[in-house]
Amino acid sequence: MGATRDRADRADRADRDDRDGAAPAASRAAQRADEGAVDPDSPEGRGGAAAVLPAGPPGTGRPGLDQRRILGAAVELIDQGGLRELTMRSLGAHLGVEAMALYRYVPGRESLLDGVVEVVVDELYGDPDVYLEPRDGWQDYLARLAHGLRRIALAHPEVFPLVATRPPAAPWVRPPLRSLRWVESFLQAMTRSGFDDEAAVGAYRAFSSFLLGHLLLEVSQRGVPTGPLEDQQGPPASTDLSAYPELRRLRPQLSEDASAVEFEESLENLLERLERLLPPEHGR
Amino acid sequence: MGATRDRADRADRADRDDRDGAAPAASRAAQRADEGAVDPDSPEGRGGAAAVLPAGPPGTGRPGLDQRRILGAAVELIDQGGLRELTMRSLGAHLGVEAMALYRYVPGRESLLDGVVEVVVDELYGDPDVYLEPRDGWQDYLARLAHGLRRIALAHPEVFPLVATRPPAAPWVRPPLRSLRWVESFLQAMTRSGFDDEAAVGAYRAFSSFLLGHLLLEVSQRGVPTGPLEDQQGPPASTDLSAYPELRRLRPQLSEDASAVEFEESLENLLERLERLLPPEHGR
DNA sequence: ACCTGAACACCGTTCAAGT
DNA sequence: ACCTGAACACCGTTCAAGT
Repeated sequence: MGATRDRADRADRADRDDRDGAAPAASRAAQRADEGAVDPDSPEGRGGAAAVLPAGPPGTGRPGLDQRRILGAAVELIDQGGLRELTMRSLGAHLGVEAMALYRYVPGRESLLDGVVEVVVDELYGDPDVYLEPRDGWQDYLARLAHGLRRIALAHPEVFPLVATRPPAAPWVRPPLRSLRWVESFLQAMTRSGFDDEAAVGAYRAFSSFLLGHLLLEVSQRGVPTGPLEDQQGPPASTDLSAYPELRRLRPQLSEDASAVEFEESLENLLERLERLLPPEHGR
Repeated sequence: MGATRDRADRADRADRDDRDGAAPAASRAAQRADEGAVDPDSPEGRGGAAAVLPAGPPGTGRPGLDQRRILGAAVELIDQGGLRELTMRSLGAHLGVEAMALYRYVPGRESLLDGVVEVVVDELYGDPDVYLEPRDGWQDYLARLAHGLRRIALAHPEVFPLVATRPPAAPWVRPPLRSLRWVESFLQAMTRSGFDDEAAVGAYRAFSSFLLGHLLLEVSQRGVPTGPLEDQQGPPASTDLSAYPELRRLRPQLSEDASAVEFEESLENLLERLERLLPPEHGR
């Protein structure tokens, strides 16, 4: 059970990230993209933003417009002000350009949002804790993947609903993984570990559903009125719970943010459940 | 284990609903609302659309504008054409009125969407399979709740992303339940069954996360290109999977829609997991 | 090759005016 | 009391024109 200890370590790291503001996380992401951490020469370039968006002209120095720069700015704007603030015009202004200039690099707002989702999910490639071949067994690999996606969700809480709800391009790329390469990597890890086809696919589905539910819930919990220490004037000013005795009684527990430990526990439970799908000779 | 049989029966029913078009489901929902199935005189009227939206004038016969009629029409429009099609102007036109007339009954588009979410989730009150007091134990109750929500999600696939992602009003109403009354009912069922406070709250969180993940995934799977039997011209025309051998090999399994049985299995697993939270004297 | 001005169709929303 | 016309500010998007 050495893998369990590792998972706990990574949980700690995720918790530290919890208290990051969105801004530093965003700039860290932008930095990664600038460093080319997105691994440009991977299988056919598919999986990069170029898969969704047409190619756009090659990079022309720094201040020149650029598809990567546009998508990065879009992520920044959403991180700061939510999806509502992201407008073709505001995005142009943010880049020192008129809105119409963007249409040279992006077919329209919808594709822009697809690109935003792709860029954010692709941050997984830049996560050194995730982006290495499955070594210490599938459980360790899945746990690293899950924590990586959780860090992304917490770093971009305003983007994650997009990651969760944009209609997937095909039935075999499900949110929140949403990447052919990661799905391939996931399936390889499972089949190589002894899962048969059906079990591998089932594991992929269970994993996706677990992450989607947990992360969306966690992200939606942030930004709710009774947050840290906002306007504390008069009585809690919250809704009248007099008709709901159980709710009123359990309100403190319900308001607690237990998402971090719950994530660990549910993940652990999922991994145990998946282990039971292994044919007997592969038990660890 | 008698409850397991009941759950399987309800699963059959959900499967029948699976193949409904969106339109009949929508009209069935509207019918329910017209019949006043939303239970008007419940604790303080809270939980009804009036909780989110200001009261609006009392009902004035049929063709007169009305908050309930507006929300129902909005749900219909989203069911038919997706969120994009729902516009204050199109909604007005659908009701035979100019857009500006709506502002007498609805503060704005955002509140309208809140009301849409509320109306759809409140269909649970009209589901005779769900809306009865916990009788046959908490497992049966939770299973009925889960299946009821699944039916709602499948009946309104275009609305469900809203149910999943609209920021909740308080930390103790989580998607997809989103209703003080149902949360109260949930917590009562659990504590009365012997769960202590912490376990009841944990169960509520696990239940929410499970439903959110599963239903959102299932709903997003619908409306994906490789659906039933759309334009079948030339080769599958799908993305080039040559660089992803495992994906290509498992594509048939990945495209299968196993959501119904997976829902049952995961639900079963969740219930078993929750049972372990019971103090020993309450084991069934 | 790259960006912009001007324009179009369409939004949400306000408010004085109609009946 | 209830609805509408007209208007405003702001969208996404197109395209001919500028440099």
